[in-house]
Amino acid sequence: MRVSLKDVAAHAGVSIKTVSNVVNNYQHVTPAMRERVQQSIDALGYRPNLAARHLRKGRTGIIALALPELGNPYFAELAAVVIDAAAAHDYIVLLDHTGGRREQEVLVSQGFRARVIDGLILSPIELEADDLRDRAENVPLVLLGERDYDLPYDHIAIDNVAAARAAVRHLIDLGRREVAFIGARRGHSEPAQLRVRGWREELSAAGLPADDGLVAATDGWGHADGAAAMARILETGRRPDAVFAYNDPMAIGAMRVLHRQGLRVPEDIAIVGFDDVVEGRFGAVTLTSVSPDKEAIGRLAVESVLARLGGGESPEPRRVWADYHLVRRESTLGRAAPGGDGQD
Amino acid sequence: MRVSLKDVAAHAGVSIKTVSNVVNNYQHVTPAMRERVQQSIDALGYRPNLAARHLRKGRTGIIALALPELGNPYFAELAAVVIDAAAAHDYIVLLDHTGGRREQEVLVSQGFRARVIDGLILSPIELEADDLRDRAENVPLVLLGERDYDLPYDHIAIDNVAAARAAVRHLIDLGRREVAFIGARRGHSEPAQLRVRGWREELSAAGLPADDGLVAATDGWGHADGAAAMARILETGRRPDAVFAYNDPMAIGAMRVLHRQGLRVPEDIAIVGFDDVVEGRFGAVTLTSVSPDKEAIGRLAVESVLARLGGGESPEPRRVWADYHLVRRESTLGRAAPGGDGQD
DNA sequence: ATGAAAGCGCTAACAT
DNA sequence: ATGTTAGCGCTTTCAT
Repeated sequence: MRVSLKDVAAHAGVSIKTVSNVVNNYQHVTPAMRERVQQSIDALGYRPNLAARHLRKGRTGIIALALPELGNPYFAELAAVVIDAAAAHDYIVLLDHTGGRREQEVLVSQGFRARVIDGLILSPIELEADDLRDRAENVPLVLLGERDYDLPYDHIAIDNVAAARAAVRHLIDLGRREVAFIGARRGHSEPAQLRVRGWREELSAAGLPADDGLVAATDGWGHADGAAAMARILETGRRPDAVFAYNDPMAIGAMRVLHRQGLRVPEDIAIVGFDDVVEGRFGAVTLTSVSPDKEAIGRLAVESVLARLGGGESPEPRRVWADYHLVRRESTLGRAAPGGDGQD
Repeated sequence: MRVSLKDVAAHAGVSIKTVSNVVNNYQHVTPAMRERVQQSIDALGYRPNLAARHLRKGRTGIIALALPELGNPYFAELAAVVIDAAAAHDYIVLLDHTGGRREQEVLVSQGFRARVIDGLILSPIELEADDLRDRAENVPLVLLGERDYDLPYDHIAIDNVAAARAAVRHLIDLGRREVAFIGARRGHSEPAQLRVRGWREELSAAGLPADDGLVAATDGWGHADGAAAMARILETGRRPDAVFAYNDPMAIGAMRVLHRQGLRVPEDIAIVGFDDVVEGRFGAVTLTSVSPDKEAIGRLAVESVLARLGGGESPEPRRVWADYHLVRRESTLGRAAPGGDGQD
């Protein structure tokens, strides 16, 4: 069987409490005693039983991270950041994915998928504010991403409207006059709404068209969805001179279709993506993209969750804005772009 | 505070045991009683405390998955499969990453990163057999991936030597005569050894060169490493007519360099990757790749771990071979390849 | 500075 | 079919 505190206490000829004191680095232990107990611990190979500790303290040392899908490299990279940030606080990460489906997101938010956690970081897509309003679960919840909720939860995100405007502004500055948007999502909810809004605002401000014929809705947010959306726009006979995509995989899927149809990027059509995934730096044409500060987002999310475990006074729910910047590459600048070997 | 069994029992006017019986779907409970207790459960919003259950039963319902890096889409996609496979057995997944560094892999295998788990699935890169030989930890361990260990643990993998041979065979069949290998890893350990061996065997069998000048070692396995390796080979003045890369990101990085240098794929140099990540289907030139059956690998890994929790007789350690196949695309076949819109 | 004992919430053995 | 109780291993008062 496993070695328990009791076994160590018997072996060292002291009480359970003393062993516990040593294990937990309690202050008032004489060096001699500490030494003696440590020897028994080593001799028996004692390892604390976390389940017992958790039961006693009401903490598990686990936070859950629920993302739409790992297949999207943005989320995979974000997960890596969260794992490291959590580890810095001696926390480990339970990972779940929702497929961006409302039903799964509700289940996760209510704690039905994982009930052993101290806190939850959730990046929702279809989830509605009402789904969270009557949340019975009392583990702290931190929201991530571009949905805009008016709810008493911490929310970490970049300013998606401003970021989208910056992307479109870049295209306009390059002389583009007809900018399509790829990736408005089909269905009731509208996860891409902030980016669509930014796109529309910037075009309108410049006196350029932002009609529905320039917006392609999709079912998902993968390469194939971007390719299909691009193909659909071209089928209508419309020939925009630029495309702003909801994310990088969609932008890359769109570039594939343009390439097949003999259209040149950026000469015929310039493209901007969103998320700055590694893949975008290594295509035949590297991808200009909005680059959110993933590092900060993941770190802030972890810190926000853990801050609410303090017990006492919960701070006011905060909206935290993470940084972002636009990385200019060949899909808008052509071969004049820097970083030709993907090393930017 | 949280609602406990005791609270529910008091509310329903029954004993703790009866509530427990209802919660655990115990057989011998009258429908009337079940109904009554369930009402109290709902009324109070009772949720079982897993820490307590864990302490009592010695099970957590959590398995850990430790991967080299999430940034590699192969591993991200595999993680998704494992999460789903675990969910099918009411298990949830704790995710960790090792960076492929031996030190981290040892820590994980010894359970120092997460001690609340029922089982562990580990995909090692630098880990040596000796590191596992004196493993004190007693939670079941299942190994994943291409290293070849002679150890009493279940190991799920595809036949990497045969898969590499099939990839090189394909290149030879297309008339290529000088096939480079990109991605042999620097350092003591040799995680790519099986793929290098397959490459060497197939070339030798065909009477073609397989000298060291055709092998490019790298420090990592990302796009940038593949690009750097390709650039280094070209700098030597050597002009292979084909490249077999350790994985898809490296292959894509290599293609970027060839493109920059004005070399055409596949006309001048054909390329085969490994892992069949989504990204490979959407480049300007789609990537021929060895496609392991990720679905099977993830599912088998979960089933293997859980099979060892049965308690009683542990089955003999097994080597399980998952399926794979070679997907032929433009990077070897040119524009004649099928699936021009990435939909294969 | 160290010891004794209660109890976290649950399950399982035993009793009724 | 339901109730009683011990105890999983630990932390935490409260004593000494």
